[in-house]
Amino acid sequence: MPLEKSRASSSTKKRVRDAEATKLRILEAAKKEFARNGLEGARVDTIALDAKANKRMLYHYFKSKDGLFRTLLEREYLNIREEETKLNLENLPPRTALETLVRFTWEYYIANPEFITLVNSENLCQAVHIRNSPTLKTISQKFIRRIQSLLDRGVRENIFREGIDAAQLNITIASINYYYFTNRFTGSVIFERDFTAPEALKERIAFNIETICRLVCKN
Amino acid sequence: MPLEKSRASSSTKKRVRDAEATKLRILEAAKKEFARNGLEGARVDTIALDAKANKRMLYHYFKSKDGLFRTLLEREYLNIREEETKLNLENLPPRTALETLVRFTWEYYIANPEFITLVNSENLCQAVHIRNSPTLKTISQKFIRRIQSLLDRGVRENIFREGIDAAQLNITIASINYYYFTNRFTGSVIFERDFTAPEALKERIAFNIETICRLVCKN
DNA sequence: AGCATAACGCACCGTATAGTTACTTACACA
DNA sequence: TGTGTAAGTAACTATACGGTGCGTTATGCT
Repeated sequence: MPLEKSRASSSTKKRVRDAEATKLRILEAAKKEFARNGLEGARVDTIALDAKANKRMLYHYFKSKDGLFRTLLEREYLNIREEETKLNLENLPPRTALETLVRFTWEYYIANPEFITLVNSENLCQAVHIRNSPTLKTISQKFIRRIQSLLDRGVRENIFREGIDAAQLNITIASINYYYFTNRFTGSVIFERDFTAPEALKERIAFNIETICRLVCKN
Repeated sequence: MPLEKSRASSSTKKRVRDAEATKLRILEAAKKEFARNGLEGARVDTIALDAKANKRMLYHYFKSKDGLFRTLLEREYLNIREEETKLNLENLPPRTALETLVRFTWEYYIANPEFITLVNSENLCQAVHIRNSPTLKTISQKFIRRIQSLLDRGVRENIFREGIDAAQLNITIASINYYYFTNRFTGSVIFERDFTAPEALKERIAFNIETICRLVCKN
């Protein structure tokens, strides 16, 4: 036996053909690697290895490193919006809905730390990958409309201030949560505190909810 | 004349030796290149070429690509803090001082777009370059103390709410300004508007000032 | 003028990297 | 059961990259 033929000889390893599973493993590995090292810093060999897939498969399914990144990023955007719709904001009292949205954003970033880094990478290259994605545009429009109708409802019930723009509010909610995580390393140096300590996290989310409520609510 | 000896033969080109000038040219070129392509994406050859310096000089003055990045980043942090002290916040009425600080942050990011991208790169690599910088720690402490004393003064004059943490406030001011710029490319896709249009800029800075004033001021 | 030193430049190196070529193997369906 | 097609693999390539060895030249000082 001069050359081991991977599957053939050895033991229990029943490698089955499963295109979808392989694609998924590659995407998961890509998420880790792109998030850790950025678009330029990520290595396709590392992704293939970590996915227990061959590099050729990566190119077969995703055409190129950028193609892989594009697919991944679109998936991630779909995922966050899908999770957000599950909140059922339209069935909550306006103020509760607003707080729920802020807290969701915060917790999503904690549970999906890769998301932030992927978005940063996409902005470094001026959004070339998603710029012409109709899917992304569609889900984004729906998202903004949901927030706008929440704002309208709050105004009707005399709880929210008038004239607040849904886009501006969204940008602000994202920013105060996003920035804290993406800049936690330089932040920890500048502010001499551990940004990820449980106490620090509790304090920050409370501060953020207060910021948004003071911005949006009457009184 | 078989081989042109750079200076010797040709015309007006009086290349003088000036270490400081060369260092500065390299740093300026590095700022552009690192900001455009990130730490991994930046090419030392490009930097040397753009600086009209030899790559050998780059390594002579800064030891390595990372050494160059470290020096550059520390300079940039020093610069923003230096500019900020010129605002003389301590001589302004509290509310004016607060607004001035928010507007300064905004305008600094507009005038120095590279700063944001450099900081993003530093966070991608978990702040390895500045983690142990005593200079940065010193200027940061002074900075936070300035903001804390502004908050204290505002409370004494019964204009600001009590109990606001200077660090949290700083993070929030930075975030609502920083995020808008760093995410302007994906933002333009998602919100279907040009983030850098003059009208959009005006609207955003007004929104940000309102956000901070509502957070900090009484009423 | 003579000289030590710092500024500068060319040409090169080893390696890591995205992407490819040419092949083998499993599986759905006739 | 035979076969076309898609899934999977290993070995390879061209090149671009960070970094360096070594020699040259300007400048300030005596």
